[in-house]
Amino acid sequence: MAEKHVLRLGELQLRIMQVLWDEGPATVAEVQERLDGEPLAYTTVATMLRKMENRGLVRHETVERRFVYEPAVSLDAVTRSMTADLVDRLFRGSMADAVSHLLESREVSPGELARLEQIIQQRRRGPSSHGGV
Amino acid sequence: MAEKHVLRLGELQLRIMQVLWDEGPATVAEVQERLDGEPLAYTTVATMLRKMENRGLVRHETVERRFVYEPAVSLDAVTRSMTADLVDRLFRGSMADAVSHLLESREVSPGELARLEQIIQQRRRGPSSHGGV
DNA sequence: CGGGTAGTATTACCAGGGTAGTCGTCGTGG
DNA sequence: CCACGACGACTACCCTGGTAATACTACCCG
Repeated sequence: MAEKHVLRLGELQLRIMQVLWDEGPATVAEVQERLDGEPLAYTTVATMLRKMENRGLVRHETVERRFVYEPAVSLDAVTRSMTADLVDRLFRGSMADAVSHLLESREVSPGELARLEQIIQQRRRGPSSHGGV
Repeated sequence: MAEKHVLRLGELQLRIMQVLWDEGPATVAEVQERLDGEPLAYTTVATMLRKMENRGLVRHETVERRFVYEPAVSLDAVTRSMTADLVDRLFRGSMADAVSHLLESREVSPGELARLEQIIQQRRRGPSSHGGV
């Protein structure tokens, strides 16, 4: 395995993945109705899911004639991949640059700032506490 | 102004923008040779630049029969737009989530951690020091 | 048994990124 | 003066995301 190419999901694809991650396996109809925003045609969702299955993002099994889709990639993997990609592409890999830009360009509540400090403290103390996949 | 749609640049587009941001106005040939990685055909770069001009990402002026391109959008605008987009899409707008994920998923040097703390301290003290657009 | 219905498969189309060949043009060197 | 080379314009493809209509199929109900 070890897909070297970045998991770069489109808008709709990500929204669909989020439905599946949040709410577990779902049929096409369920995904369709759980998508917020402008309702999409049933076939649109079905087509997208099939395309996503080809790319290995989801998989399905048939239950009583219906396809029940579930994620084939984890939220974490996608999140990692997409953020890493952005940091690489935009900040040439510099996490610090990325974070500082983030802090500069958006309002951050004091509560969030405190939380971030806490996270950093943690990192400083136990830098090796993340097990690989 | 006020392009409401996100500035979402493709791979090559971003690399081209980076050349222009880093090294200033350049002709097609210059952009081509300053792009790192697999060399691209001259016409590929030229075509891309023309497409980018249509999208308003760059502009050109003719100097001695050659097109000299320069950025029409700032590094900052693009960076903001792309990061904001990612934070919205992936972390539902939660900066803290984004940053903490970043910290968890990548190695960060102690130096960078220190720098981040510093940035956070700054934010805490002077929270209102960014002029809006 | 036949038809409606629910669900999938097929097909189509558009936009945009990416890649590049070919064509036209213009200025310059021999 | 003319051919060649540099350079932009035009055109053409391919791929993927997104959107959806249409075609097919199998089940269930009357």
